[in-house]
Amino acid sequence: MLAAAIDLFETVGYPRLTIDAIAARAGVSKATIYRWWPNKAAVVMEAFLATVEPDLAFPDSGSTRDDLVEQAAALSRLLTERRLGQLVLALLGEAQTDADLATALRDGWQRPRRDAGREVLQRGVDRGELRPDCDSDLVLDGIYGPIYLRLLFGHAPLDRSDIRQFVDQALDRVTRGPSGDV
Amino acid sequence: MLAAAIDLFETVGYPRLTIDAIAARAGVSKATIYRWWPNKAAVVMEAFLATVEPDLAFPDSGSTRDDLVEQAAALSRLLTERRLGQLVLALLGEAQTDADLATALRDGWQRPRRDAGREVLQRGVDRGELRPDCDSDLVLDGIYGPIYLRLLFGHAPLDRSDIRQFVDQALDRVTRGPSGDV
Amino acid sequence: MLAAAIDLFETVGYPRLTIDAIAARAGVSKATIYRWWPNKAAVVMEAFLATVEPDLAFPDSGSTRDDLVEQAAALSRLLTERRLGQLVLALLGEAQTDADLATALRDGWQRPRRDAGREVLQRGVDRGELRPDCDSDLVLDGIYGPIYLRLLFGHAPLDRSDIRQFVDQALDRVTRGPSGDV
Amino acid sequence: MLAAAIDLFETVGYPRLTIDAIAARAGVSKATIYRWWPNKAAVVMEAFLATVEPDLAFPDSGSTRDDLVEQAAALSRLLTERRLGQLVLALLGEAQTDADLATALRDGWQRPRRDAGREVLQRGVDRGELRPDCDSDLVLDGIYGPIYLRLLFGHAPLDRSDIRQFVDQALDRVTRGPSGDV
DNA sequence: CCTTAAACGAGACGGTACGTCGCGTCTTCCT
DNA sequence: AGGAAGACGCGACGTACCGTCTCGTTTAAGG
Repeated sequence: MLAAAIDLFETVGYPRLTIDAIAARAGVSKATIYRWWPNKAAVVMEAFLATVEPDLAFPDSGSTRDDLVEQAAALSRLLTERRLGQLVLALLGEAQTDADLATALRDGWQRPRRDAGREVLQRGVDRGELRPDCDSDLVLDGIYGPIYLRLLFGHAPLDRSDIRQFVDQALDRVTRGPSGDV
Repeated sequence: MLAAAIDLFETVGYPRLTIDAIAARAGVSKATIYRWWPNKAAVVMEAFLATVEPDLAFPDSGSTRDDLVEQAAALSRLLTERRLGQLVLALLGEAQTDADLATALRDGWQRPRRDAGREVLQRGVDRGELRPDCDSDLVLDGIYGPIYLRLLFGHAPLDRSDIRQFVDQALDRVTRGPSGDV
Repeated sequence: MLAAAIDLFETVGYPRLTIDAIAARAGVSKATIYRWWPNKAAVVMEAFLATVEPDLAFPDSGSTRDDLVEQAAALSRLLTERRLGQLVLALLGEAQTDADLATALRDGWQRPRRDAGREVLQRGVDRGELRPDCDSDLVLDGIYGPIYLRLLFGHAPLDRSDIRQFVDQALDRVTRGPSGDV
Repeated sequence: MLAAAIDLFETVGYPRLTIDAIAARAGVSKATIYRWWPNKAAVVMEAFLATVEPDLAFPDSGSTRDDLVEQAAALSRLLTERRLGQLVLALLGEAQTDADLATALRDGWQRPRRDAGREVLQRGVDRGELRPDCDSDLVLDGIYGPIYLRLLFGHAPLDRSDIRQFVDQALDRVTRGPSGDV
């Protein structure tokens, strides 16, 4: 059922994805889908999370900066590949008028990634790379915000070097100078 | 007609906004709407731009940072107030699968704002506040990215002080130190 | 179970009567119902017969005509009261395309009444009130036909005096004249 | 559209007749059907009347009895042939719980036939064949009632000679004897 | 008394049809 | 000529019941 949803999404895209089609492909009745999810977005949300969650491990290379770059690059790869970015965006769109979906998106998609990011930052602080007063929300929004923005509007390309620059920009003010920050 | 679209959008929200309703409220036939726009998104897009464009003047306070904060705050106000943020987001969602709309959104909505931002940055360079090699896309994405991100996901509040911090974060590396940069 | 069927029928009427509802109200599982009856009509049929059968005794007043009037009046009362007429009709409708139901309806509902009618007529013949060649089907259809017709189409009222006239009409040609018939 | 309804009815019968199928066969959208009729019964009703109405002319043979027999035989032929009887019955069934349909059935189907019957009776009175106080409802119900009854319950065959007997039975008491009635 | 099998309650399921909604097209009629 | 009015084909929606099908769980008879 979730598999059918993902398959179809990848075939026809979100707006042309119908519950009838999911039901048909999953060999399931429409009523059964409605028994478990309130609407298309919820099905797709769950299917999406089930597909995506495995990819969540992040490296601990010793360098906070490198770890963040790696994580951000993985995210951008995910959002670009297999049209999944389109899906997140579509869900993001519906989430503006569907509070349940918004919650699901925050809890299921954003929070795990954000927690991983926070961990990386904490390690940086522990290692002395970052200042202890570093505001993780500020830093993470400073990294992911620009990434989402470019993918959403498509006004500029987004490659690894861009990501590196966003990370640098966000880390700059919270990094202890090489000679220490006293 | 555009007025009807905006009115209705503000009444019922984007997903429950129908072309029939726009036609009825505008005292116009549906066919007439289709004569001028290819679909709902395009109508709403134009209506949205017509509503929003006037608010585009930005101050020249003498301080690049202050100008950028002002501009970003104005944007966030716009996106929050009058449910227009929801509208941009809905359009952003549709734009992922509608290339024409994506173009319209970039050209009509994003570019003017971005050009204004670039101007502000250029003034900063001219005034010697900013380094001449400052990459305006990097800076502007560093400011607006986090703002959109917070509004889209709603994972954290967004007030003026947050905006100020985003601006500082983005400007930090391109600012000539008060004592000069040499 | 039959009680539940009748109750529900009287509450919501035949077309909105569902097997789920019968099951729920009877505190019984749907499967159990299907174990015993092939479909809704069969359940209702049986429930209906169980409700109705007791009312089958007929008087033997000495006058064939009076007995027939009594019987016909009892029938029309039954069909009018408690919406049971509606039920017979609904079953009659389904019976047109459901041979089993048609048989059940004939055997369970019509035949007993008809046999009682035939008995009354036979008594009349025995008593010398009616001609011996009297065709009971002709007479009984002549009495009950008009009654059903009026109830089905509702094109005219049906009170006791109408019934008396139908009986007279049907009996007229088979009655031995008061002065004898030879 | 009506043609499609009739065709399908004759192919699959009333209970398996769906609005989707009518729409498909008529090359018409379901919504269009619902724009014009509130439900399946109403469509079929109108289709039925359109099919049936032409057959309404009745002979004026000079003999009231013969005219009535002819008329009744035509009715019984109609109800037997082409499964239309089944249809009338199905509609009759639904009419028990659908007041609009009941009205349509009375006005569209029963009344014209009844009026024709009344005319025949009136001619009989005018000609002196029938007593002037003859109650047409009584007579007509006495003829058609038994016919419907036999077709509905199917408890006995119905051929021309039965019909003749029903007519005789109903006419008997209102006929002026051959030698006059005084 | 215990076993064991039938009958049961609960209720999910595949399916069919329902009646509704909105889209974008098209025709008609009026101005 | 141009537009308001609105019917239409289309296709998806979400709902309601259908009749079938597991599942445990009674429950009553037979060993």
